[in-house]
Amino acid sequence: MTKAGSDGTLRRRILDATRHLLVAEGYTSLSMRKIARAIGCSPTAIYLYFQNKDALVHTLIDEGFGLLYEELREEAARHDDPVARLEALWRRYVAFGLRNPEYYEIMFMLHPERMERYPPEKYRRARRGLELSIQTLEEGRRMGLFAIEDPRVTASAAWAALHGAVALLLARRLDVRIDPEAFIDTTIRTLLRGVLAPEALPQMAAK
Amino acid sequence: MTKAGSDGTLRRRILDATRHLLVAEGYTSLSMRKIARAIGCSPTAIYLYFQNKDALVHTLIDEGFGLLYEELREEAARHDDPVARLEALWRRYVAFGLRNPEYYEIMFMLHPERMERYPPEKYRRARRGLELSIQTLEEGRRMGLFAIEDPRVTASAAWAALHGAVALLLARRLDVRIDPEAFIDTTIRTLLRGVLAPEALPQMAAK
DNA sequence: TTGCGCTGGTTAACGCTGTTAAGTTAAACA
DNA sequence: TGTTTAACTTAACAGCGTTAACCAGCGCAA
Repeated sequence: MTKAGSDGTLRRRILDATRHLLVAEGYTSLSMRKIARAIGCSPTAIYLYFQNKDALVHTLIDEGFGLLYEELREEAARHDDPVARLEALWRRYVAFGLRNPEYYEIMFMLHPERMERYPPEKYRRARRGLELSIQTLEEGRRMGLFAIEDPRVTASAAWAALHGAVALLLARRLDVRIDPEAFIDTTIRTLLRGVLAPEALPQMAAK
Repeated sequence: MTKAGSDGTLRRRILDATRHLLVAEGYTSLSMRKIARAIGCSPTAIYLYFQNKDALVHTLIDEGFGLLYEELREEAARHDDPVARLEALWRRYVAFGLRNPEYYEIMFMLHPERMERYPPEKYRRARRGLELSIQTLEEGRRMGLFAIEDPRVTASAAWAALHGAVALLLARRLDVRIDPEAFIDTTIRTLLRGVLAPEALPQMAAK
């Protein structure tokens, strides 16, 4: 008999069940016992495929980074103009976060002490998304479109800003009087104005 | 015999011990039993003064918001020029977060589902800090210094951006090749350029 | 055909968690 | 002196991540 009772390897079923539980009940209520119950195996069976709970979640984090990178890469390929590409990347990042709150939470919102266990080597993979922004900023700067110093620093600052916006929205801590769409728009337009060269600025304001 | 064995009410000693444990070991490892052990009482004694663990933490969150607001209010009073005041408020916010990571974590980084239990009425108090930014933006806009639409939305967007920066730094997820100071500086200068009116812009770049 | 070893699980247990119910001690007061 | 009450403790429940020990069934060599 092959691995796992019903369909697919038990490993795959564990990952699927974990993702579903994450969507349904959030990270804090995720437990090994619940996962096991959901797929009808004993809690300890999970340890045959994952070293511990962290390793299991890290595997899902990897999946999440893969999805995000694919979206960003596809978006980047669609725009030649660095300014348009940068804005598109930023909007896509926010959209991804809001569309995949469960992935986003484990990818970016886990507490520091937990995240330290995430292998640094995997961070490099996670940073590929940022590279797209860095390259775009670099390219635009050479064309005189952006007034920035270090593209890497600017890209990180912008990414952090977007993360703040997504985190605020996901936590539902935005003032109820504020329209989320207007909030996202203001965030992105402010950042864009912040990096655009003065001579490239009026063109954007006209939009 | 009065409340609490040694000095101060037991309630006060619980709060102090919790804050110290938070500093020393972080939120995730905080437990009622540890708090009790630290002050030499039984775990259940805490429930005489706080409804549950959440209520205990919420009390500390309140303390944190009080501290933050005091710092921001003092900072705001020091600057007449709206542009200088805005920048000072933003820098002070980041500095507070980095100087009080344990407060910051429970104030702004707890998971959504936990934060929902935080009474909405207390959020209003927490928002007082944001009001300082809103007023400054409003005032500066009347003087033609800021090119913004809704001060409330812009203030929220900027705050979210700063939160993203602080969260990134506290989680130590910033690329090691990037100097934290440069990162903060870029974040704040980008935001400032993003809200400044074009005619007020060169004045800043000269700084 | 018998018996060994491996694969893929299981059950039982440890020490931890937040929280509740019931019990206890000592002071305050009629 | 007897009773009430405030302040706290002990014992327990259910759930948590994780480990150690065990066991069923299969492939395969003797």
